[in-house]
Amino acid sequence: MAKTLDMDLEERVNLFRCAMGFQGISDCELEKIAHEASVGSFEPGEAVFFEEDPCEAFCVVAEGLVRVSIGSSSGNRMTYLLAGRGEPLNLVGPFTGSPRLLFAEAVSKAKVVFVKRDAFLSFAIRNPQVMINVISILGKAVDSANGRVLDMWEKPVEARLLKVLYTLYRKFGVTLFFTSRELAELAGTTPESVLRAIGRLRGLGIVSTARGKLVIRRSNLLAESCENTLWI
Amino acid sequence: MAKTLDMDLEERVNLFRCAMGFQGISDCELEKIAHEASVGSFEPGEAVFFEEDPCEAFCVVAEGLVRVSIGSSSGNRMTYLLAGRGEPLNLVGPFTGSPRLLFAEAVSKAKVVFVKRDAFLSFAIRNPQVMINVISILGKAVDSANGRVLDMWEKPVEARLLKVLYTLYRKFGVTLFFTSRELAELAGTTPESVLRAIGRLRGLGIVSTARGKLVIRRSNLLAESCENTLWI
DNA sequence: CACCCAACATGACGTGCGTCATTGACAGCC
DNA sequence: GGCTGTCAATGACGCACGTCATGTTGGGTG
Repeated sequence: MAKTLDMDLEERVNLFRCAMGFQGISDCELEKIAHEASVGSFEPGEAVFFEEDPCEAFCVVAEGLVRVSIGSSSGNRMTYLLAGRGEPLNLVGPFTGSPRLLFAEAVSKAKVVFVKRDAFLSFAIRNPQVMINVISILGKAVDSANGRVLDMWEKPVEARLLKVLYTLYRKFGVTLFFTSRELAELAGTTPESVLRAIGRLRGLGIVSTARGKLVIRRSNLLAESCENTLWI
Repeated sequence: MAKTLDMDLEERVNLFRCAMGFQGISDCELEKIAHEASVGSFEPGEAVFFEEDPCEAFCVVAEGLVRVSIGSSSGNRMTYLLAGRGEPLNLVGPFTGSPRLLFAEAVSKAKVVFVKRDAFLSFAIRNPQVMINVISILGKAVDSANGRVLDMWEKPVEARLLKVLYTLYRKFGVTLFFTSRELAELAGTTPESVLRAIGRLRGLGIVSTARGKLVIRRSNLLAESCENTLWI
């Protein structure tokens, strides 16, 4: 971690109030957990945690964007989660303590809030609603992952890319700052195939591109071609 | 459901005692939940619940085998879970109540134990350990699904099939009663490709086959070619 | 027994896309 | 300014595998 820095208690409470998984928790409890939290700052490309790391703290993104990915033995990486403000990086680890095969790194300059495992655990047990929320979120993650398996099975690259673009559009708006490599790691394909597909979409006037940047021109066409979005 | 039938309270307690997700629960609590449970019997091919069904009860398999699968709009089905005795069919539904895109059907003659949603929910809130267990199981399910996405991405059909066979071997032993179609729905491919791959494995003396049946001859070779198993 | 359907088995064909290679453009850096 | 590394873009090639088609076998049913 680059450096530990201060963050107003008030500000931390605000973060937890809007954080995913903390709906329905009383202000009093939010303050307690915010009191236990510490904050870290990360430069682009810097790792927040590594695969095989035992989980020692619950992590929520306060600022910036953090990418959580899973790698294979043959060197491919698949992006599992793009976490922005209020999104937790590890929902399971704090409960089990055991490592997951996930790797988290800052995409942009990011601030991450940490709550030590035992503090988070006793907070969760005091507030069963937190655990119910976590279970609900994990359910969505399982469904999304199963959907991705089906997509890899039967959908051609272009359809998978459309779904990725539609998902990113819903999350970040019309201007997307992703390289072909990053899109490939979301769609489960190669940068070349992404570029070819984007070339076709550009020909149809659906997107326009620049170095490291992609602008959605016809979001309605994306929506039509996707029955659902990914959960990332 | 074919018919509701009786099951000894003692027997139900025994089921819950060894059921996945119920580790660390006191006998007293196990008895309470067993008291609330009812039992259904299902013929091979009969549905336990449908996709889009709102979840009304927590379900555990008591006897037989139940297949949980997810289907795509183009008609493909992927097997998500093969649940035997003590394995729950729906871990998320009882907490959220909302439907998941899952379909459950008996493979062999099966008995399934049901606990109504509200009874299960209050049981879980009384016993936070249950929720922690559920979160831990869901974590494994997410990891497994992510691993399957990676496998679909970069592994050829034969490697995926080997992983399926190894997983089934670990769960059911050397003699497997599955058709090529069922294996295809586990490996994410077509029955033809499964048959071709099995043909090669038979040539190598790794498996031998008969109609609807497959025997693992060299399980050590399977183990060597797989670094991990699926979670199904 | 005859009949039928499901599963097994195998060949032929076409193609999507992964791999490799080349070129050009833009950004950062000394 | 020139150098270097990363990304975009596109062509050529090959193969894994999905699709279709055909024939065989085994099990269940009346």
